[in-house]
Amino acid sequence: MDGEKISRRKPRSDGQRNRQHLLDTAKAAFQSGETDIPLDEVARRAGVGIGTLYRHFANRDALIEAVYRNELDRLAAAATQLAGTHPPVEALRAWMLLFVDYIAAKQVIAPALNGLVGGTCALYAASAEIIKGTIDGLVSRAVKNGDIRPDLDPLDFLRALVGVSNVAAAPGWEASARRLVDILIAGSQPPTASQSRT
Amino acid sequence: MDGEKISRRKPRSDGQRNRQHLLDTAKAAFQSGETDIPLDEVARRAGVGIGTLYRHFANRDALIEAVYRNELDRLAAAATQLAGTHPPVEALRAWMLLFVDYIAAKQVIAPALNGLVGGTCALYAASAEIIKGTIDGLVSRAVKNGDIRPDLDPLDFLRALVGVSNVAAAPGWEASARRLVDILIAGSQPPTASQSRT
DNA sequence: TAGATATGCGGAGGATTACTCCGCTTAACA
DNA sequence: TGTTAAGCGGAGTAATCCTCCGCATATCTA
Repeated sequence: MDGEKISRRKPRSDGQRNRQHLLDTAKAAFQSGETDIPLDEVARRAGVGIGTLYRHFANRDALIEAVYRNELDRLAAAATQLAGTHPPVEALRAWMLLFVDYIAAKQVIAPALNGLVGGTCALYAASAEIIKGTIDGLVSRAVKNGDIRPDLDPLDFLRALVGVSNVAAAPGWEASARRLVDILIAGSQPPTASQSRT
Repeated sequence: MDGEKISRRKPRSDGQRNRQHLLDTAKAAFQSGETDIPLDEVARRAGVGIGTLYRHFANRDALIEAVYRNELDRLAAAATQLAGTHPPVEALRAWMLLFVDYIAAKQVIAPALNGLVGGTCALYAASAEIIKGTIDGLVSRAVKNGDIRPDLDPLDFLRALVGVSNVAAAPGWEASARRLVDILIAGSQPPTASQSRT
């Protein structure tokens, strides 16, 4: 059923180059706040025709997704690296802070994550499992180590981070985001010495 | 400079009625997920012409804002009431949970709050101060009572709630939101018996 | 009640944007 | 170097936002 078209030829070099130009142009535009830039304009800035844009990306959403996919994958890769070099709860904390830094540098991620955790729209569906698996691995390792209460859904952390990233435009947001990371970790510790609610 | 036009006549009854019809129609559409419904369609469903819609609401954003304004104001009113009947930290907690319930019932609020805390777009600016004042009052009362660390920005809580509300579409989001409220409160307590992070 | 008039209604239509289609160009292969 | 198909470009179509202006009617005055 899954008719995979096997191409005998190597993909054309100019095609790949144009595709990359389009991605770079769109990413730059989104980062600078031009989120609803006309696609004609994206094509023009990338130095290609509008037809070429639509050849590579079926519609606006497909282009946006392609831009965000790459960023999310890099974030997931960082988590794997952190998990190998830090104790569990530190890895979790470090990744969440990295998350914040990442958003600080490139505010492109927020909508992607929103769609990711929301899960309703088919957009970003491909990366969803990767990121979910990432946070799941970090949290479950911290739980096994006794640093985090076991009754928490790892997705809770992701949801909180998504929230932070969604308000990235506010002036003092970055400090706020760092505080929230610590609050989340502090509030998720098992009730050893302190008294938890109820 | 602020040339306020003083109208001698009472506003026409049909005008007010049509405006309300438009608001109700738009609200219903947004709640049912038709967020990018054409405005022509909104006007049609409301039984008025497109010109009438634009007479009452300058553009799409103005219509959306008008829909959300009312919801936010009601939320702020609830906080005032809670503050008068509950001890500080309980009032904060109750309001945050009410927030969650409110979103559960009507998922209309999320984008409004996003714009509110983000602050960049002029949208929702009018309600921003109201909600900010609301959370500020709740948190500062809890701080004075010694339930919450004093080094937290009240907006942090708002930002976290906005995050929760932005992912309201996911299946298990409601339980997650409640857990997050408790995590936030637990993580915000002053370090009395337990040891806080650095 | 009837006339005057400003407030409000309605929808045609201009401008903008998303997306399609198809003939031409050019990189990959023999 | 010739063949071939992958890829390019932009004119054109459809959908949507928003404006404009003549017509209708609710409110006010007498």
